[in-house]
Amino acid sequence: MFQYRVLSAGVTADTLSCKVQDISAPNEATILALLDRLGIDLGFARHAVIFQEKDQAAHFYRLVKGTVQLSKLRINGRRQIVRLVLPGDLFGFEADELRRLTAESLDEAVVAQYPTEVLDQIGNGSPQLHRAVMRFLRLQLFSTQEHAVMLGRQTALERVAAFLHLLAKRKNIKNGGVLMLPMRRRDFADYLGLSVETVSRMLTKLKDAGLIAVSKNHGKFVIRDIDSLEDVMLDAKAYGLS
Amino acid sequence: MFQYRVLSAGVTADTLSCKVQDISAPNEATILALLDRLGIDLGFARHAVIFQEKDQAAHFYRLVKGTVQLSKLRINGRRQIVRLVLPGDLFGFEADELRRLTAESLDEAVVAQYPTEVLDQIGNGSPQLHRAVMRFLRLQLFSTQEHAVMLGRQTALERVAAFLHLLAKRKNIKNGGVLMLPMRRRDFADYLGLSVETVSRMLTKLKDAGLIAVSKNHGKFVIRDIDSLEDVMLDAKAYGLS
DNA sequence: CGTAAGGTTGATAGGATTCAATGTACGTGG
DNA sequence: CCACGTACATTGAATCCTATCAACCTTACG
Repeated sequence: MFQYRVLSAGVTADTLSCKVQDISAPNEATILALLDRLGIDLGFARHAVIFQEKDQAAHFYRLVKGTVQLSKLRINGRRQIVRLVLPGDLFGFEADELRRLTAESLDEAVVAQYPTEVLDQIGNGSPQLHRAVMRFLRLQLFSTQEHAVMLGRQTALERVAAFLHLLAKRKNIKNGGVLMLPMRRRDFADYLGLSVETVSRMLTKLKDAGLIAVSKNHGKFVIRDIDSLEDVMLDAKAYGLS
Repeated sequence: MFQYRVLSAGVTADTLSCKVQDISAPNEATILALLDRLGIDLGFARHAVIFQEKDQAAHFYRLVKGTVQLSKLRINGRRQIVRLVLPGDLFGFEADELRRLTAESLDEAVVAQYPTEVLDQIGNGSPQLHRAVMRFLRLQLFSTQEHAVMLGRQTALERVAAFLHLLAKRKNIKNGGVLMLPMRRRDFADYLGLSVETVSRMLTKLKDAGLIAVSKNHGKFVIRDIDSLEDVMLDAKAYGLS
């Protein structure tokens, strides 16, 4: 459908190794070294489905460029996004045989695809690689737990602040910097467990308080005061906003 | 404090291998075979702290008997339980060097303790073990994601129903069977992201609808209609309860 | 039997959703 | 190039759900 092959010329060892620098955690160079040889690069247009719940899971992926979200759809139509995948992240090997999540691109994305067997090969290979993958899974688990705490115990304003804070930190954005976020309000809301309207209201609240600026042009936020953003995220009431 | 050593006589290979049967997923016999030789059994009284946030993480654990909860405490005092550990489950190796969670026993619990180095040894050993641990982590990740969906997108009644349903399934309880749950309402609430009062109200709602019976004796629930419990969990409104 | 800890129930308030209307950017075709 | 339509965002008003506060009840236990 939207899927197309990328000329492998565009994305190769060079591009990858430069990407490796600005990645938060998961990617040990050791994994990449192995993966570089085995992957196929795929390109996806905006809002394309990379895989879906119930699909057979024969591959896992590494995001090379763009943004991808992993979500779950409930029978009554409600959706929860459980993870935001940023460049350099691995994704798509959380399932057994069948996918339990849906992966969609938020913008134009390039994704490296690997057969799941590679994971087993990693195990057979050096224990270093083994430890790297385990570490990645543990970090993944930890951040999902943090997400759960947010969904269970934070107010709407705290969630929005926490989300912006998280991304600003991960992308290493300082005060005055611009946070590019290709998500629509719908995705925003589904990640935070809120309605679009509430997200909108909380964003204007943060804007009015001078902590962020929202660009007319969708998907751009200016981080004005990241420390206050953190204060709000920890306890909106104590900060004086609610 | 509450912690005391258990005479290893009480809990040995026999007890373990019989436990292995009724466990959902994590425990491949292969892991256990290795672990049996390396662990130390510890006993904990009710509501004892096994480890705490910020503690140094030198060990991981397998629950032999009892129930353990893993939680996170926010600065404003709000708590979210992120996982309920049942007999046979591994826990306590999600952290790097410092604990990111607090582990507490809910009832009298026996826990096998292993040095974290064992994990690395597993990697050096057979790839079978390696795959088993990875599988465990992936399943863990999956169930945390499910938990996140619940916290983000389900109503109070749906959460309570889902929780009872989950445990009934895991402990293989049929209609008429008794679900033993040593949790207090406070823990119940903190797992579901609700207040104690709301949990209480939802339980009476389920009781009035005839789906469960709540024993006077704390911590005992009779599952009356597990299928309806599932219906409520999926969509309380559609089922006619709200 | 009396006290303490935990659970239930009621009344009220508050926060988030829902429904509805308006606003704004963007792309298409006249 | 402007008009118009579509998609998405914002704002307002009303409703609903859950939390909070408070009282009362139950169970466990000395």
